[in-house]
Amino acid sequence: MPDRTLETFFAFFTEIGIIEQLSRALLEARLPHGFLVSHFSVLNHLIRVQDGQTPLVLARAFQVPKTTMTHTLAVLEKHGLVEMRPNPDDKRSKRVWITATGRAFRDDAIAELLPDIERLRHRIDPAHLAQMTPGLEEVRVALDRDRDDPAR
Amino acid sequence: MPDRTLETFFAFFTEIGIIEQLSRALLEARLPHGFLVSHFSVLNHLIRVQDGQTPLVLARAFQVPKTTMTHTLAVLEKHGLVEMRPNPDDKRSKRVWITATGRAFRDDAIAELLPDIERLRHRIDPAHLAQMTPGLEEVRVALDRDRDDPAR
DNA sequence: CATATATAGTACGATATCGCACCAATCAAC
DNA sequence: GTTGATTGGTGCGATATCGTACTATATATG
Repeated sequence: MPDRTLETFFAFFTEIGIIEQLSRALLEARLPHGFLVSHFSVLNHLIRVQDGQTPLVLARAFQVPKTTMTHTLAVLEKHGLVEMRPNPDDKRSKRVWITATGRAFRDDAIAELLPDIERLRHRIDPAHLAQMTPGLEEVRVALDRDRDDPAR
Repeated sequence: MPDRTLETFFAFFTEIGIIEQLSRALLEARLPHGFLVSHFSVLNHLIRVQDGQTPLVLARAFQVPKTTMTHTLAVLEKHGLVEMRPNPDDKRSKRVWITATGRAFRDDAIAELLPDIERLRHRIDPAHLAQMTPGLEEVRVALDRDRDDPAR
């Protein structure tokens, strides 16, 4: 491996980690008291990707143990933000559906972020972000594929 | 605010969040059993930025409550990876120093990542990462400044 | 179809993270 | 200097996250 490859990867992921921490704090500050980014993220995923998925599929998507997802979904269900229905194709499993309340919760959270975005757009050029996003997408897809099949 | 600004920010930070989850899982899998990325990150920060900082400064750097940092540092100290010494300038506070063992722990963890990097460099062009990193740095710095002084 | 193995989900205990309340030291105002 | 407000750190209880072990169902093998 060329000498600088490790440093290159490490520097990249260090920046990713710090930005994630800072942006997570921004979002969490806007969520209703008691809710965490983990709750929001699951709702967002159910909308962004697809609802009706099983808890295990969600756990894999978020790289968390299935016990963690069981717990997160239980909280969301307790608040009526998702519905768990039996999976007719497999009696062991369930399917997770986002409710109208859940959609509203997610949309409200995003709306609450508007003042932050309004402030940040003076410091960070949106065009700059838009320019970087496809590159990040490629990295995300590559990491996803690597996780699914580390051998290849 | 132009219509697409919110979407642009949201898409960017969504990718950041997913990449962070995936890379965190890669690192955590290589850490000695029982250690988490939070432990590694503090050690890395003490080396990357500077050691001898106070727990509160570290807590702010990581955007975590000071109680969390107290706990993390206690674990690191219990394992001899950091040393807490009184701060002569302020008798309320302490200063955190990384030990030789702590440096070795961090270096070992990075070395353990080499097989992952070797695998990933076939999926992700290091030059591509290197090209994006300065842009990410700018975003990180902007978020940092915003946190320190949201008004300006 | 009987049995072995694999998979989906949960129960439970351990550690991590967090918010609140508190103490000690420092700083600010006078 | 005295007093009030602020700051650095910790104790404690609540929730989050995680690993291990378990049950129920599904799949594979003969």
